[in-house]
Amino acid sequence: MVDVARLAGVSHQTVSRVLNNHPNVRQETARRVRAAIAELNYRPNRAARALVTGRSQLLGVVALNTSLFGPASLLTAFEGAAAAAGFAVSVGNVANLDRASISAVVERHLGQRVAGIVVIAPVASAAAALDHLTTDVPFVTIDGDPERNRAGVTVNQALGAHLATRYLLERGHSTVWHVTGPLEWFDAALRVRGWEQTLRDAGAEVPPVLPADWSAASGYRVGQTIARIPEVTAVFAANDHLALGILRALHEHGKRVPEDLSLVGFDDVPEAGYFIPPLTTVRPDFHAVARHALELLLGQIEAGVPSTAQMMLPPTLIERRSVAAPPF
Amino acid sequence: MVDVARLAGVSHQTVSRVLNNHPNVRQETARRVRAAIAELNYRPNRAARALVTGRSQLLGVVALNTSLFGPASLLTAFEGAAAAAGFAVSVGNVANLDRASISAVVERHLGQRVAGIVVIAPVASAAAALDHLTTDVPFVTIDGDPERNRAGVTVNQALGAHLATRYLLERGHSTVWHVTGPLEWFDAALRVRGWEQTLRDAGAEVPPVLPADWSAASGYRVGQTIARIPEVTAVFAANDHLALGILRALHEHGKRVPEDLSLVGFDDVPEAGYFIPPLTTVRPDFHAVARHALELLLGQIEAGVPSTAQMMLPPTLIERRSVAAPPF
DNA sequence: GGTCAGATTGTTAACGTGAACATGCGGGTC
DNA sequence: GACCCGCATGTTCACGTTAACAATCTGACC
Repeated sequence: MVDVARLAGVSHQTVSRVLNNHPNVRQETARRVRAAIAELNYRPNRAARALVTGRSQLLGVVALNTSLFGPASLLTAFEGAAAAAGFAVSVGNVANLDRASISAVVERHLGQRVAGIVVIAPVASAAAALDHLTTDVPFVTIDGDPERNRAGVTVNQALGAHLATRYLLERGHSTVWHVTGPLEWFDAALRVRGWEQTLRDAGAEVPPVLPADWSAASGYRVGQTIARIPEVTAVFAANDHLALGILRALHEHGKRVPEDLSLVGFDDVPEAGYFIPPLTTVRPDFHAVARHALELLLGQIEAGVPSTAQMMLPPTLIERRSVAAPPF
Repeated sequence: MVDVARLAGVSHQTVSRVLNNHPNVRQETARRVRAAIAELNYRPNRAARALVTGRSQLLGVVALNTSLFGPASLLTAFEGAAAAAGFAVSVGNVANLDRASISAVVERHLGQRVAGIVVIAPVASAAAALDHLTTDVPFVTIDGDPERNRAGVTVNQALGAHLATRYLLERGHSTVWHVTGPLEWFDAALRVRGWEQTLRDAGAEVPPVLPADWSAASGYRVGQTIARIPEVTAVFAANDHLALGILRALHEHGKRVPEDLSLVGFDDVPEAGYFIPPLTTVRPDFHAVARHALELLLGQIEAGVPSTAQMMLPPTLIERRSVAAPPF
């Protein structure tokens, strides 16, 4: 910076002012400074800036499994939004659900002096880890605990489940079975709740839930059970990969979708339209979630006070060909 | 740090020494310092450390589309390895292939004073953008241009394509058709090369390539063409999502896999085993790639000199049920 | 006991930046 | 003409850490 100042014939402080768009710099001076910056290929040192201002242009993300479709999409969308706002994003992936590993990642971010933290770890243990965090760094959760009074953006999971379930009931199915994700995930638990509530409101019988994890493999296992229960005519799977596994199990058992059995998924992965048959599913707006999460976070950073603003985004039902009226 | 020093009754420098595991600190002193650190909940300021040492504990990643399966897996694996080595990872996602946006992301990382950069952007324009980079920051490419003499780790794409093609030929198919990814991706181009070479070596006819992007949607489109060409008995798709789209198109046209037509994919996405039928595919070892990329990068950082070490990792063929002998 | 090597600790300076305050200059007001 | 105000710029300092060097202490050896 001093070199730039010398070349432009000004003091380093004037260079700093130009860089930060201070109002009181003569246009001609600013031009000279900019020319010097370009000539020397100078780049301000963020570390020094962070040191003196006490705030970095770095945002930390804590995510549970960034190779899953949902977290990966959220992460990508968030990074894009943050970059547009001039922030870099540091990721911290967690393999396990336990509080210790989540705390460790948060600590790492804190050490980097991030300006704010987003937690994409929709499980109770993550929420608990955050409770025990004594820090003044702003943070926001994505798909966090809706019961906790904390700033966050969530997809309205219950609404999504409601949409799927109602859609199936309206097609004439007497009830809808549900294959769940891991229930320690809020996503999974809330989908169960929305599904169950919709059935009750409609006066339909509530069949036992069929537990699984998020994988196609577990969907396949559960699908083999489903294929053996004659009364099942409609299934709502907690995500699209589960639905894929179910689809194959049914196929192997000679059950046709949608003729013998209707199926709805959740997430709308890019491939869902190319399953056999194309999958009717519920689409959350990951981009909107990420964008709002960033806004909430930047709001807290600028205001300097924690907020408890909550935002809940409605997903939409995507109709394809995996649903029909029940067989006789 | 000064507070910690006061509480422990030492100078701030001794605290620094304890933090950096300097050898010459009395055990008793170190214990007192650590106690003080714990009591005050002190966390060293990375920005200050980066400022004085000139090197951060931050690694930058430039990736092309982190919501695609390959890049997302690579990113996650890399982050895990980096975290284990005490490095944080800052992601920079690029939407477009043009040099300007890639340079912009690299510049962002440089501004953050990253200690090194990994580029997961397996396209020519990314490689070109890096050529024009005048910087002394170490960097490593993943799946970069194999012709450029630059430090990097790649999957042996040609070998993977060879494995898939040979496997099909050995089953008795007279030739193998190939659905490609976007050819500006090295991955795609190299798979084409490996496929073509294998056919030539076997004296088989080389059919025209069927171009697509990486998506199931484009696989579906190409699949509709394939279904109309009677002579096709074996297809090698450049990735699993393409294969999924092809599978559905064939299904709609009443072509059975593998009875009428055999299909092999690439990537081994977690769902590939649950396609209808389960997909035979080629699996790259993303974890190994990421681990080696990190090693290469840390090697350069420690040595202080750029390296041009190249590493190429062999993928493996995963046999499932989408391949059979050709029909009569 | 004196000397020296090595271990342990302390002191000072520097990293590059922005904040706070100081300076100088031009122009308007009384 | 004296005064004041606002703009443009410069000077000095502090941020929290590590490096370099200085100081002190310990113990072994002659």
